[in-house]
Amino acid sequence: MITITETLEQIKQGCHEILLENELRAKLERGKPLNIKAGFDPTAPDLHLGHTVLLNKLRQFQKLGHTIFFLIGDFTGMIGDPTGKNITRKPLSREEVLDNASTYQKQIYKILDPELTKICFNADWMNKMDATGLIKLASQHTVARMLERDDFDKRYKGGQPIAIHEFLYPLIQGYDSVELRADVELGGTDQKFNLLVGRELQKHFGQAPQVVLTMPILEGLDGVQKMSKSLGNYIGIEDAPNDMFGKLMSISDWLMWRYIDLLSFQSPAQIAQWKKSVDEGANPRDIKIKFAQEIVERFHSHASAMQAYEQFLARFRHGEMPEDIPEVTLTSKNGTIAIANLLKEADLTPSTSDANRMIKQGAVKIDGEKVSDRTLKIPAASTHVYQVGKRRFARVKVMFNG
RNA sequence: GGAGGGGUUCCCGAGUGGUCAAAGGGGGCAGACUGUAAAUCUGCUGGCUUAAGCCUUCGGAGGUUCAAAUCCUCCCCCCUCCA
Repeated sequence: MITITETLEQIKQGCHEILLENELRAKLERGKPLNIKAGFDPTAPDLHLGHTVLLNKLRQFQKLGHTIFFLIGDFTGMIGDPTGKNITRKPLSREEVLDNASTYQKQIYKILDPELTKICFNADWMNKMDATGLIKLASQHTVARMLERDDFDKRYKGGQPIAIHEFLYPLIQGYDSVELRADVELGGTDQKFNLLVGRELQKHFGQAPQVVLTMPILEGLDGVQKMSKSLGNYIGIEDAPNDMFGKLMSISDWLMWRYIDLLSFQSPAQIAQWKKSVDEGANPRDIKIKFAQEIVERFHSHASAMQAYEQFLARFRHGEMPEDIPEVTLTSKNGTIAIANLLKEADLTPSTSDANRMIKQGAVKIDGEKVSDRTLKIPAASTHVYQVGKRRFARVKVMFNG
């Protein structure tokens, strides 16, 4: 039997902040399962590694015997959380929200235990709240307090628009905690304000305030902005093994440590050992490979992690072609097709202008032979492997068809 | 309700009649190099066209002009201050 102190240490591992730690201790000392809440915005149904930082912490709570309330903010999704945005978001339609939410559910069980997870939707209670209820809720908070929130403050001072309804988002999120009688709410560090509103509202409703636990935000592949689908800098947990491996290998040597700290299940001692070995001259690439394999294995299998590694070696160290080249069949009316048009038709470049640029830069190869003539015409009844850059391939068959 | 400022290419942001497909930066892509799709350096970055040229783009719709992102009219949206 582990002690409360040990449990607390486990929980603290990897957290950014716990408010308030002694309240959490007191709750744990009651010895009963706690209601752990985490809210998810249904606008991004493809879960990525950034989400898993939080999900892993939820999993840890499950292992400690607590109940997870996985709240899908389908009602708040129609508002669009302004956090981290400097512009007003477009509201989602009811259909989009529900559609996204169901996609979400399918993915979380890769990490969470379905038995110990309660999925809920805040539309369940928010749709029942009438205008009077909403006004009462709104009266619990002041404009000045709202403007304390960092992004509201920035937008307000920076002359950016803030729509009134955006103020409702933190209020409703906070009210969700009241409905769920949450003991603890988890969120990214950017959620701190919203999580604290939950505490205030719970007090107003005569409940003990929830403990706020914030997790660090994982940067995306660029290493600067947070990982998000809309920025395209993400690694989805449903990405194919090769993609996942390749994307992990593409992060910078510096960013790699951040990813390892937040995502790896290796012991802190092991990670420290890795850092030491790199400081002593080891190639960070080799650590990156180990880490990439760990992650691919977690979401796929040991076999596919090994395979992804081998393919990566073959392709980028030895310059070989990938195994699974997409096949494309094109037709030509006059018996030939210009190279630029072929590349565009085969989806290797977005436009013929771009295709011409690629040729000029020496990025285009046919069966491994560099193409330098932009006026080249490909005859019908031929099949070749076309390549643009190091990563885009297609086996294109040109058919004659008058 | 009144006064002023502003909406530019993927993003930020210059540009006040032609030299503007539109500076600069970011991002992205490519090439070289390498230790990897790291780092670094260089180039490219609206579309169509077998590169002469053509077409579309500067909130929207009209107009002036040989010529408009730049001038005029109306409209939409945002911000600030006053009430």
